[in-house]
Amino acid sequence: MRKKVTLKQIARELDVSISTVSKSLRDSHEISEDTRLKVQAFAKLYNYKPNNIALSLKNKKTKTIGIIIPEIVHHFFATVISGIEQVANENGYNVIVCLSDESFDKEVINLEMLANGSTDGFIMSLSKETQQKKDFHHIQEVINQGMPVVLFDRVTNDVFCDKVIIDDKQAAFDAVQFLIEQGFRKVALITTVDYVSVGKLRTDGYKEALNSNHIKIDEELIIKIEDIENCSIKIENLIKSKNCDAIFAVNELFAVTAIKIAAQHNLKVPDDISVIGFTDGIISQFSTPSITTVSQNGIKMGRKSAQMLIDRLELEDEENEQYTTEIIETNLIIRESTTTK
Amino acid sequence: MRKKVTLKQIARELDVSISTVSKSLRDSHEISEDTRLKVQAFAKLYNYKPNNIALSLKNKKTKTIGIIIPEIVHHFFATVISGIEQVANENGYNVIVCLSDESFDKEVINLEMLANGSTDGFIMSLSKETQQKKDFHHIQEVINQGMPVVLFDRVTNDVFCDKVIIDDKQAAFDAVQFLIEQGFRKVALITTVDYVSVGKLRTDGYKEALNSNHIKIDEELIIKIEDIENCSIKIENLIKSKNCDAIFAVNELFAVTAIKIAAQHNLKVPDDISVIGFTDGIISQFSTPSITTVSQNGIKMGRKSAQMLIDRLELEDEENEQYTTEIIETNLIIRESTTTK
DNA sequence: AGGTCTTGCGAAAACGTTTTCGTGTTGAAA
DNA sequence: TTTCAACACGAAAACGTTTTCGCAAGACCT
Repeated sequence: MRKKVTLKQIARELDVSISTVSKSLRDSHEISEDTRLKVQAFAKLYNYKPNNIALSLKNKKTKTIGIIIPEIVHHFFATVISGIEQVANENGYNVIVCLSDESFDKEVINLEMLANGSTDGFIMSLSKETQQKKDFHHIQEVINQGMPVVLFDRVTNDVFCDKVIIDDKQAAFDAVQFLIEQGFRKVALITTVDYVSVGKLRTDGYKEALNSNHIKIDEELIIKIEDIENCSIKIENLIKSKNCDAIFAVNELFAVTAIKIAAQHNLKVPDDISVIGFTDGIISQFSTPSITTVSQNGIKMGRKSAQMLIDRLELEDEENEQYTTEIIETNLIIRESTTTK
Repeated sequence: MRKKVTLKQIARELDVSISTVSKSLRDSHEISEDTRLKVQAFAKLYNYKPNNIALSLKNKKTKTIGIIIPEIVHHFFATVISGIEQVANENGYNVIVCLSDESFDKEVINLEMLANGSTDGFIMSLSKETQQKKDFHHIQEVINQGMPVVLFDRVTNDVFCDKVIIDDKQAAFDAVQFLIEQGFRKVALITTVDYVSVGKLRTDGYKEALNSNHIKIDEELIIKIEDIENCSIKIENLIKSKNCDAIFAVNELFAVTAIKIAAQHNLKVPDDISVIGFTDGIISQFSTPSITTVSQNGIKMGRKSAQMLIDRLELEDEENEQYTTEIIETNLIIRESTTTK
C-alpha cells in the first residue's frame, strides 16, 4: 500500500526544508532552478498532490458547496443538482448533498453539520415542514456567520438572501389561460395544501386566470391534496362529478394520476377532458398520452443558483448586501393531453 | 456578522489555556468542576461547535463518502444515492456527489480530486467510456492508497474490491422465461451495445432463456441501441416487421418507446404485443399501460453499498483483504403491459 | 576593507483541533 | 518537617499546508 506522500516526506528525502519543497512546487523564484527541478521531479515521481483538508484549513475555503433539498428521487430536484454540479465543476468546486426528507429537523441538522467548516456556502430548497412552521432561524444563522445561501424554488420572503425561482403564478396563469382559449370553461385545479409556497402561487395564478376571463371560481373544482399516497380518492370524485372539461394540475404526478383515473372511467384524454401538468419530467414526456405541461428548467435553475453562489463566494472582499432574486422563464410544452382549436 | 467561535477565542475570553477549554468540553476529569461548567456555559452561550476541517486534519478521517456515478437525472441512480445517504446519515457520514457524465476523463479527475483527502472512501458505478476502455488504473490506485471502494451495478472483474450488483443475467432469464410461459415464442430483445456490462449480461440471460426452452435465437429479433437519442428507427423497424409477439427491453426507456411506437402502428399493448422492461422507475409505474418490469431495488443497493463501505472504514485495524460481492434480489413486477394466461 | 544588494534557503507562524506530558500547588501521611 | 500523591492546569506537538520573515553567503561597488 503506497500511502500518499506529503511535503514533509519529500523534504526529508531530499534533505531540504518543507518551505523549500512547497515553494519549488509552486514555482517560486526564491528557489534556484537546480533545487526546483529536483523537487518537482521527485514530486512527480511520487505523484504528490496537496492534501485538500490541509489546504481548506489554511485557506479557510473548502471549495465545496452544500446542497440541501427535500428529496433526490425526484426528477426536478435531480435536474437542479445536475445544473449545480456543472457550474460547480467548471469553477473547481465540489458539491455535498444532504436530504431533508421534507423534515424540518433533518434540514436543521444537516445545515448545522455542514456549516461547521465543511462547505463555503449553501444552495437549498425548503422542506415542506419548514415552510409550514415558518421557522427559518437556522438559515438566518448561517447567513449571519458569513456563509452565503441561495434558495431556489421553495423559497421564503422571511430570509434575505439570493433566490432563484420561476414565476409560478404567471406560469399557472398562462397554462390556465391557454385552456380557456381552447374553449374550456370548467377548468378544475388539482393542487397542494397552501403552505407549500409554490402550490399556493400556482393556485393564485389559476384563480387570476379565471377572474380575468370573468369565469366564476367554483370551489368544487379546486381540490387540495395533502399526502400524495392517497390522492386518488379526491381526484376520482372530481372526475366522477363530470363537472369539468379540463384540469390544471400543479405537478406531474397529479396530472398523470388524473389521466389514469379518467381512463378508468372511460373518459379519454384529450377527447373528453384536457389536462395540463407542471414540471417537464419523465412522466410528462413518456406517458400515453404525453402530457402538456409547464416546463421548469431545472438545469438552468441549478446553473443559475450555483453561479450566484460562486459569484458571491469569490467576491468576498466587500460585503455586497444587495440580494437579488432571479426568475427562470418557463414555457408551456404542448403535447397530446390537450386539444387545440 | 457573528463569526463562528473557536477554542482559542474561548480560551482568551476566560483566561485559561486552549487545552483546558478542549478538555472541559470533552468532560475530562482532569478539569475541576468549576472551570468545566464555566467553560461549558460559555461555549453553549456562543454556540461553539468544533470545526470539521480541523477535526478531519487531526483525525485523518473526513466522515465523508465520495459517490461517483455517470449521471443523476436517472431514476435508478437517484434511488441508489438516496439509499446511500440514508445509511451514511445514520452513521454520521456525509456524501459528496460527483458525476462522470459517462466520461472516462471526468471519472478519473473526480476520483483523484476527492482522493486527496476529501473523502474516506468511494462508492461508484462505472461510466460507459470506462467500461469500454477497460482502464481501471485510477480505481486501483486509490485502493492501493488505502481508500476502500465499493462498486455497484456497473462493475468490473478487473479490480478487486467490494461490489454490489443484481443478478442481471438471472433477472433477464426470469423475465423472458415468464414471457415464454405465457405462450410467446417470438420474443424480441431491445438491448444496449455489449460493452455496457449490464446490457451484455441481460442479453445473455435472454439467450439462455430461449435456449433452455429450445427456441432458436433469431438475430433479427435482437436490436442493439447505441445512443438513446435515435433509438426510435431501429425499434420501429422491429415493430413494423410484425415478427414478434413479445418484447423484452433492458431498460425503461426502450420499453416505453417500444410501446409508443407500437401504438403508432395500431398495435395495442398488451393485446397485440407484450412488453417487459427493466428497472422499476417512474416511467414503468405511470405510463399507460403501466409496464411489467424487473425491479431493481436501488434503495437497497445504495444502503448495502454504504453499509459495506462504512463497515470497512470502521474496521480499519486489520486489513481484511476478503472482498465480497453482494447480490441484491430482483423481482418481476407484473403490470398491464403483459397478458397472462 | 567596508558597505550594500542579491540569491537561496530555512524557521516559524498560522489555520483549529486533540492529546501527551510536564509542572506547580495543595493536602495528607510519615 | 519532609515526602508523596492527587489535583488542576498549561505547553507543545501533531495533522499538512502556505507564506512571511530572517539570515547567511557571495557578488558588487566605492
